[in-house]
Amino acid sequence: MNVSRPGEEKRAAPRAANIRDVARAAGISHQTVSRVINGHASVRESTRLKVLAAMEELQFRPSRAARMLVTSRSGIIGVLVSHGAYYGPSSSLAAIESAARDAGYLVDIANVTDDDSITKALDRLVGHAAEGLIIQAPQFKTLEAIEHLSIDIPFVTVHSTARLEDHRLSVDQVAGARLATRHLLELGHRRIVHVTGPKGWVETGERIRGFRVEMSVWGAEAAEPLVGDWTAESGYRIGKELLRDGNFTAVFSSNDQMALGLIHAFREGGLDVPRDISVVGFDDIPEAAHFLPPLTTVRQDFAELGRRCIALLLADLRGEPETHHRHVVPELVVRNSAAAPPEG
Amino acid sequence: MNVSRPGEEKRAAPRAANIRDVARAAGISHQTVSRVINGHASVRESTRLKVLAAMEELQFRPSRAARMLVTSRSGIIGVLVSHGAYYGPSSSLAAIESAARDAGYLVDIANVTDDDSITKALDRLVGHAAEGLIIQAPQFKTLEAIEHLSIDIPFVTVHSTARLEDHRLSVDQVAGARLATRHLLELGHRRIVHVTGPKGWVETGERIRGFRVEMSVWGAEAAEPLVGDWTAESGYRIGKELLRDGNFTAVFSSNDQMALGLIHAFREGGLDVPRDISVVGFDDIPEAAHFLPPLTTVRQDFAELGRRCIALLLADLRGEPETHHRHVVPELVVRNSAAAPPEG
DNA sequence: TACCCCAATGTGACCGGTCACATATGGTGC
DNA sequence: GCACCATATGTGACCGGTCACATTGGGGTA
Repeated sequence: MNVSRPGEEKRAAPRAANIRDVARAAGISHQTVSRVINGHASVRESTRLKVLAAMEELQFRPSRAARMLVTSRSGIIGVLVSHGAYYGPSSSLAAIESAARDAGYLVDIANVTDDDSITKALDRLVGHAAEGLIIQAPQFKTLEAIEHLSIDIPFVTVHSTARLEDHRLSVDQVAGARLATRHLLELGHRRIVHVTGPKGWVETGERIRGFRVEMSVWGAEAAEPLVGDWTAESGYRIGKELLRDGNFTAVFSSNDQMALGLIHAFREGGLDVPRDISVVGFDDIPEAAHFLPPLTTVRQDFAELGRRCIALLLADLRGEPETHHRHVVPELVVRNSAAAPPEG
Repeated sequence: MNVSRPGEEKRAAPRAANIRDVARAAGISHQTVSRVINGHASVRESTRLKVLAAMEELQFRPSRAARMLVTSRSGIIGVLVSHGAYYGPSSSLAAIESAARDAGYLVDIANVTDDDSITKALDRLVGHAAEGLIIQAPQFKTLEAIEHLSIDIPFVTVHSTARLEDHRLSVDQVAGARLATRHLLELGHRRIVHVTGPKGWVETGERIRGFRVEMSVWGAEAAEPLVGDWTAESGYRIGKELLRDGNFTAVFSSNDQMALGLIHAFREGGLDVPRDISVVGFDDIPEAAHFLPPLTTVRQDFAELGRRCIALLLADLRGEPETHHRHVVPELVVRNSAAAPPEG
């Protein structure tokens, strides 16, 4: 309880200095102090120095709240993230945070866990008066939620999809998936299994598409993909199933973690990777180079993606014409988990 | 450029409704609206409903800025994170974010990359008027920066260290390291190498201490630890060196990623894990169960740690007595990367 | 010298909430 | 019937910046 006893010294929290205090100390008007803060041109150098000295003296810190109130700009960029603990999203997030901060913005993160919380999370971001939004929750549900919300806030989504054309920015997932698939095809594989992420994810769909397109270009038959949930555990489970009734020589996994689980299962089943089965992953997490065997995979530059998100959003906020590239191109990293298929 | 052409329709941004607008619509005073917003008791139910209806009607959203200004409370909790892309920190972060949000706070994250930016990052958090701070950058430099700053803001650090006693919360790193070491000792190993994280990190020191204590309890000699940088790559490099001139039967690695690199190096050198060399990791990242072999490691509950951080900080902010446990206890997870040492 | 203009600075209102305090209303005890 | 009090509501100041506009002084030009 916060009841102050009668007679107790009223420790009047020594109210932090405001611009009028600074003005008084510098012997000029509060408006000129404001001009100094904002780097306005028409302030005499001598005046500026006086003000700066006064600010230092009084330990002046401008109040974000007051500025926000009058300018009705919050200086906040909201970021909607799902699965923030994963390598990819959190890498992008770090880059976003850093770039936004350099531009003077504060990053407000809303983690989406279960599907129902998307609207709630968006609502909170809007409630915090975010000036712009970055949507990094690549499920279709999220996209729908955005469309329904009919926000009038600028936003950027990290997706590749036909919808929301104006706002998107993406790694070209289709191209990445084709790269991985082509690598296996070039090695001589024809019976290739694709292990995907969960149904609702944008990447899942894009990578399936890339896989199918490349397979058909080579005249190979693309079997129905197997659905995982991005975790190594799900890769392991699927690997076990494949051992039981699979007819294939290679697997293209939609991320590196599942690839790890797959390899685990194959080894346990007495099969060698890449001698008996080839595996290609996606993402190139830092650990991938040290899997056994080191994983051939597709690298996505998550940090670059994050930086471009902010660049695009800031351009929008400032009303600048945007000259930014909207596609980050993934790249095949060849290591030792894929080889020519066994004879016969 | 934002020059509006003369004669252009001045699209007077239809200023969002404020409490006075709501008051007018509901036929009462603005103060009563404020009371409704804050759930004040003495508002007649019928009045409350009228106000609620008016708020709905006008799509009223209270202005954070205005409230902040007058209450001089920002509703912001600052989090200082280093290496936010790693599994541990980002897991904690997600938990922190979620818990803080539930309590109505906004989480402001400052990523620390290079060492010099610590003060700058702290400064920015303070500049954003954060009410409380969570320090999740477990290097000694950070601790020093905090001490020097002599902040008057409540804060919690995720460290185990003798300093800053009042503010800390931690996983008991010493206990965890002892668990790992004891496991190897019980299997019969005596020549155990400890691979640590970089020098400046709090965890590094604590785990070295745990390692040494347990070794000495068993009368085994603890060699000088080898220093990595948390990455699988550094583990791999150290593994190569160990192969050249090591005299040991087991390795206790200060995290799972380095353990992965070590195993990679050992395998490449023709040694089997765990037959020839045993390896124990630390953290239990989700992938650890699918390493080859599945990694025996020490689990830290990062999410729990994050939640407790917020609980502790909020208690402090509210001036409540804190009844929270300050230690999260780690746990040994036995898998297949450690076995009895080879004969001889 | 009169005039204008621009650079440099000052004045007061305003943003949208909350706070302290004032006021109206109805119920209770004597 | 009156003092008293709790409940319900209203009034105006205030937080700390920025905005639009007013004011001052000095240099250049006719």
